[in-house]
Amino acid sequence: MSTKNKILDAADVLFADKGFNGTSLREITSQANVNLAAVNYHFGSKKELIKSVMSRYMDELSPQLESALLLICQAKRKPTLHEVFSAFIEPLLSLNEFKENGTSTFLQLLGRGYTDSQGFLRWFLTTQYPDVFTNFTKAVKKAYPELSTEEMFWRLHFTMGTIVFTMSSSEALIDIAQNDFDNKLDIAGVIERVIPYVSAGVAAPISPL
Amino acid sequence: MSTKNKILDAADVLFADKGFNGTSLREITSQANVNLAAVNYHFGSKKELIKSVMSRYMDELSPQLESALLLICQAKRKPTLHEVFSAFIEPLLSLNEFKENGTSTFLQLLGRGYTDSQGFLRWFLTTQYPDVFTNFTKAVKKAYPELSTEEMFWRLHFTMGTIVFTMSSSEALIDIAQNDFDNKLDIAGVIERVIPYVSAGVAAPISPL
DNA sequence: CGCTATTTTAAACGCCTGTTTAAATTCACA
DNA sequence: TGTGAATTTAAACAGGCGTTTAAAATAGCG
Repeated sequence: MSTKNKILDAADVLFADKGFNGTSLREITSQANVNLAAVNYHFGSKKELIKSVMSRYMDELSPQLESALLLICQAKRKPTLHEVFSAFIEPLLSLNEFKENGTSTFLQLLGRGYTDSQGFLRWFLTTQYPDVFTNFTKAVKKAYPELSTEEMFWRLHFTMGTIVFTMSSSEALIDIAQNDFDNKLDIAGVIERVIPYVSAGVAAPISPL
Repeated sequence: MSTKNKILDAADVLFADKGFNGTSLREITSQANVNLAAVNYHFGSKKELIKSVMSRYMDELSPQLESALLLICQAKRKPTLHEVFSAFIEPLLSLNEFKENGTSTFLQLLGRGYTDSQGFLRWFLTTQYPDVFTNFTKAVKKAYPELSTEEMFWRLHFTMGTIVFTMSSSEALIDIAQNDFDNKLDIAGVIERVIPYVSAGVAAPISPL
């Protein structure tokens, strides 16, 4: 395997586990059995390495999400919110073929990106992959047209928070759940449980304020 | 004002803004106009300072939450989930009297604690303030007794994610919302909007799986 | 093979981190 | 006012950080 990919794989796992700021290049390179300077040689800087780690996922995910959401938008029938959110399941789980535990790692990274690094990753994603957001918004609007744009803005961000936050600590939560309920559960199981939740949240009746 | 409090106030703001790992003791002490060594003199270590910052909020909040939730648990009438979640509003907003923008700072810190520092803060809160969790669980169970303990476990963590994540980026979100919809909104407004969302999420019908 | 370009390597750079030290200062109380 | 304790201070500590450098090793190709 190439040095570049060895670095990406090691960084991927470590970033997800300890955050971007919390992971040093020395940890990454020693985990990857690679010289320290290799990161700067192949990627230029730590910041560019972070972007590369995220891009590897987004380039795989983005077209799949786009086609799944477009299918909903172009259908004649009015979709349910449950269907809209379910459109994410298959593309997300497909990351596991592309890399072991790819789904959870990606969602963990997403969570890191929101809290670490003061929002530079949010900027990176919304500017580099804007279609995902616009298609998703369209699909939700089709499923729940009575929702005002502003109300939808908030509810989608609530949803983003639910997903990202849950997944970024999914490992710990699954551990707790397994101890307390000895119920075998994996990342797909968590997704199965979170979708009814966010669907109901977005579908909540409009409060009169 | 005492050196100890000057440090706590400065740390409070900086931790919320840049995270625990992202804030150095030198930033804190220079912001507080205090000698660098004062942190280790008064608190012992950075980790203990973090605990002190959180305790200051929790000691104020915990008894208020306890009595509000107990009121619901001991009432004869079955509460709605909306009422259960609303029990948090007043105690949280009361933090603003105790400190300017205390509500948002506290929730930001909570969000930081979940993602920074690999869960040591979660351990600290659940062991030091367990009553909040148990009372909350009881109240929810009273409002929605059909929900299994396991299902509730997950939905409460989803809710925690929604709240914490939203609030930890509430400043940025309020900015965006104000630009896009020129609708004046503050932290209380965000809370008003998130409660119907999480209520509906927790109240979602139990999926057959 | 020999040469060029690519990649790897060890070492050092300057800077920042949390913590500790010991001296200087301030404070409280007899 | 004098004395001992509490606090503040400047300085240094050891160690980690991302990045850079220049030499060494490797690879691809005429």
